[in-house]
Amino acid sequence: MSEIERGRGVALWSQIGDILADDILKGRLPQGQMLPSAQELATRFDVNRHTVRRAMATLEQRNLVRTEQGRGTFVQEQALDYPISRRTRFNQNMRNLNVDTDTEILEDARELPPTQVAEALGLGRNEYVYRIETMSRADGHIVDHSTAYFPAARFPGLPAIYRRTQSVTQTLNEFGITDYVRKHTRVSARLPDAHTARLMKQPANRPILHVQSINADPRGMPVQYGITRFSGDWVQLVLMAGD
Amino acid sequence: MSEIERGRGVALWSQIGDILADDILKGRLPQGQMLPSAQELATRFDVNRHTVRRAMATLEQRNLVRTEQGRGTFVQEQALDYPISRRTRFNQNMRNLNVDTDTEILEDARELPPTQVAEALGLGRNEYVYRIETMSRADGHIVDHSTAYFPAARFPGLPAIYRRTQSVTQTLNEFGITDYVRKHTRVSARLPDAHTARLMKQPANRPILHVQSINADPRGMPVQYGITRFSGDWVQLVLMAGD
DNA sequence: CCGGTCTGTCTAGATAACTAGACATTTGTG
DNA sequence: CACAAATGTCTAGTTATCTAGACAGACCGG
Repeated sequence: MSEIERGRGVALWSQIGDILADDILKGRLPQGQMLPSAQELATRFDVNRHTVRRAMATLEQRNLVRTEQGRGTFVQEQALDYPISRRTRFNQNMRNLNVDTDTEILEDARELPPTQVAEALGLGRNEYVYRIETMSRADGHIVDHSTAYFPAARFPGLPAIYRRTQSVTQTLNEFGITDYVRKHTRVSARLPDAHTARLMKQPANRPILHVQSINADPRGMPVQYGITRFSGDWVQLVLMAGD
Repeated sequence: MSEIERGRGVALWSQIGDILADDILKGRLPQGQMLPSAQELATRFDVNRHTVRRAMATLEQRNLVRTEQGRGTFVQEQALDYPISRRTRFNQNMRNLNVDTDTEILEDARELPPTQVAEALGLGRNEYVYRIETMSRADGHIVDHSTAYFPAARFPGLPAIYRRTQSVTQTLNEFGITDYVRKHTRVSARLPDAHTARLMKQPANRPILHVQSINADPRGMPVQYGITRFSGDWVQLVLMAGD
């Protein structure tokens, strides 16, 4: 059973609210079902009934439950308020991360000074980069949110081509790069920043898979640096041996 | 700039700590760089200096910053890159990184019916497996908590050997397996279960890297199925192209 | 070595979060 | 109707969090 912790910097009512919200959103508490009574939950979490009530208030606010005096509190049935996590598997070869997805371009590509990405792309101080932000869906569910950087000097006019082709492979191909390889990939588990959480419509306390990658041309020259943030609930990266 | 919010159920020091931790982990504050002074941060977040100090204390606890009296607070340099390739060996990885490893066997290996792992190891219903639970430290910090399964019929008496050698590579070697390769690796971001969180001494809301792997002998026969839970703060998986 | 700028450590008080208990109101059931 | 079980609403007191201020100790540059 889930536990709560005192003095951790998160109010008890907030922790209890999160646990119950999670139970509801993950489907462990079916729609329409009556929750345990406030007194019962207070006993279970070893907390005062008022604290439970405060948690309930937030759930009611979020339209996750509905309370009826004298009867009880019930899981609010809802069609499409929050995406219920159905836990799909999204198997994709690491090398093909950027292709074959239903992508939406969030921001028109901009030319920027290469601050932190300079090193990754092997660029000097005053060489500019293009940045492209995208978001991909599968089955209508948001799967990832990516930021890709390209050296602007080497690929003049890249954004227009990318907008037309919607594919990294295609775009690079038009610049004569018929092959490129994943130079390396860094994977870490993180909590999303506020911006990403909002974009991906997921709570700030649900982890994401944060993938940094560098693609290089056959001569080993980096051609793309990217950051992809996968929904931790929806995605499992599958790393195949060999390929 | 990131904002904090009062009365949201999360203590101000906790929110400030999260923001700064994020800045550090995402690289917006470069390693070794001095943070703004406590007074400066207090002004920026519109909060008392003591509140900032409390946030700093948690960052120091997590070893993300280092404070030096009279000088300032600095981003602690670290990043334990963990290379994963077809030939991944934990002990060797760590030796290459020049850190003090220390693996502790949590549970004496047991012979178990192969419930969920049967398929992964290509076993039938009534073939037993050994399970070994370990926890590894590097430089005194908990790095991972692993569960490894081996087919018992093929490796009789394996636990004793493992206990002596403390190394998967060595142990398999004594059974005549001089080489093995990573057949596949699954990586996902998760919140730790209660047991893992307690073992790894990390809060339940800090994500971990959950890695499932299968190692196979040169003929492709699975010899080990493992689940490794890496501390998200300390470990970055680095996937190498090629090998 | 002196003054400015940091962190470290106290004390005291204000505000938010939590507890404890009492009692009212609504609902379903025997 | 009487009763049990639920939510709703008070009051009062405790604990955690945050604020305010003062001062000590370490560091650095002039």
